[in-house]
Amino acid sequence: MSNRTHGIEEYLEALFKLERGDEPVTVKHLAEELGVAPPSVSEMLGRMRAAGLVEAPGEAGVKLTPEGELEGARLVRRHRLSERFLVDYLGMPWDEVHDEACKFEHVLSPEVEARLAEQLGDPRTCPHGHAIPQADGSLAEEELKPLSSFAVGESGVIGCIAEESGDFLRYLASLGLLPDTPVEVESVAPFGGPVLVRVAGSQYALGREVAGKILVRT
Amino acid sequence: MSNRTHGIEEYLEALFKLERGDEPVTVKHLAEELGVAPPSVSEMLGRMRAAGLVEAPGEAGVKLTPEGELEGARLVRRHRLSERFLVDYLGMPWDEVHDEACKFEHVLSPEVEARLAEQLGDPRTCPHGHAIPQADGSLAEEELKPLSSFAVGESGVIGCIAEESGDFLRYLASLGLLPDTPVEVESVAPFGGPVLVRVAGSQYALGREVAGKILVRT
DNA sequence: GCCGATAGTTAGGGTATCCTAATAAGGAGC
DNA sequence: GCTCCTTATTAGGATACCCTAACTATCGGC
Repeated sequence: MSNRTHGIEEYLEALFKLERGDEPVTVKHLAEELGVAPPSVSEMLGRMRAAGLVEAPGEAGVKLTPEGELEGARLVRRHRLSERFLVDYLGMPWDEVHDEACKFEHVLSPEVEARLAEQLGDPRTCPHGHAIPQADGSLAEEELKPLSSFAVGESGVIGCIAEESGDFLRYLASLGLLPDTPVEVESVAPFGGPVLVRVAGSQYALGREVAGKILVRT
Repeated sequence: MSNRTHGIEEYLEALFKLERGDEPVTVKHLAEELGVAPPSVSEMLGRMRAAGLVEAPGEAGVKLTPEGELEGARLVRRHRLSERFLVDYLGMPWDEVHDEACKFEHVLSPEVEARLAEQLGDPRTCPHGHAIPQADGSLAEEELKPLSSFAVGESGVIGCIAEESGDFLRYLASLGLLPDTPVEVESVAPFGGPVLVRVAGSQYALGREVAGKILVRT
């Protein structure tokens, strides 16, 4: 009965990630995340409800069942392990691995997943700093604040980058804004203007959009 | 226009392998190899002809175009590299890797393929002894004879195993009949009876079927 | 020179996924 | 309280696969 098609897996993963955001998950969000039209999402959610992966429609937006939750976590785990593999073993640049890992996550059997994790030394995070769920689906949530919310003088260490686009990641890397790097906000322009940050002795002005994607540990 | 669906890739790979056999490739062979019904094959071949991957129907059975040939070779390359990776890096047993690799071959981008090959030291063969096509699609053909065709007293070194079933591979491994192992035929029973072989000091009786799947370098 | 076996194709359906266009249902502003 | 905007769903259709059943065509044997 385990009908996990490729399509269903993509929805499971997207749902798992969106549910960890602040807002309730809507059909529209999902459609955008997956790059499909809203009716396609409605239809698929119907199938997933029938399969016991998504809760019956209620108040708080679309929600995975515990079973769906576990499968979503496993998919995210496989995705992030794959990213680590691509960077650590194959030496690929961190800005190229997301799309590759999107394909890998669907073909790793539990056995391969386990061996890969072991071989990589059971990494805790992906190359972009996101925590890797454990094999049992549990995910260590960390307290992170977007750099855009920092006051002048506040500082911290970059935790993760909440954006996958290669261009964006290359830009950050060119400024040295990588996970585990200390940053300090030196000034904040008013009216949504740029944020001035100090990184490894250099100073850069970042747009609010950009700063919002940089999540920092304080 | 590069519409290489998952389905098309499976057909390309199967065709590439069947074309290297002795007989002209028929719709029926393909259907058996892929585990689908003959009409499904006819239909797909129509699509592949439209895409310029398969030659227009002619005398000598189904044939790939040069383009299809190249893509088939690349797929086989990715499959066999994946097998090597699963055995060499992840330490999986050789009898389990075929099915896993069937999934991997569809998700390796040219870049990942290249890095993987390099990281593995550009292996020449898969764990079952089959040659790995080069990145340009060329494949070093080796002169191999099935063990079943050997006369009494003839000997050689196992080249490859022409069968992927886990049970079969486990059986061979239990006898030490692995690629690069020297073997000698000590007697051949008449009327399709067993073949007596000597391997590393031990003697085993193999059915003709089994011996036919063991291809030997002389 | 016809007859049955075999191989291939046509016809007619089914499922999973996608789409666009049209409709329904909810809430925000006047 | 009505209107409009947003969101979700329904309706209708497309595509890439798969299937079974029925038909055609070819080829060896007598």
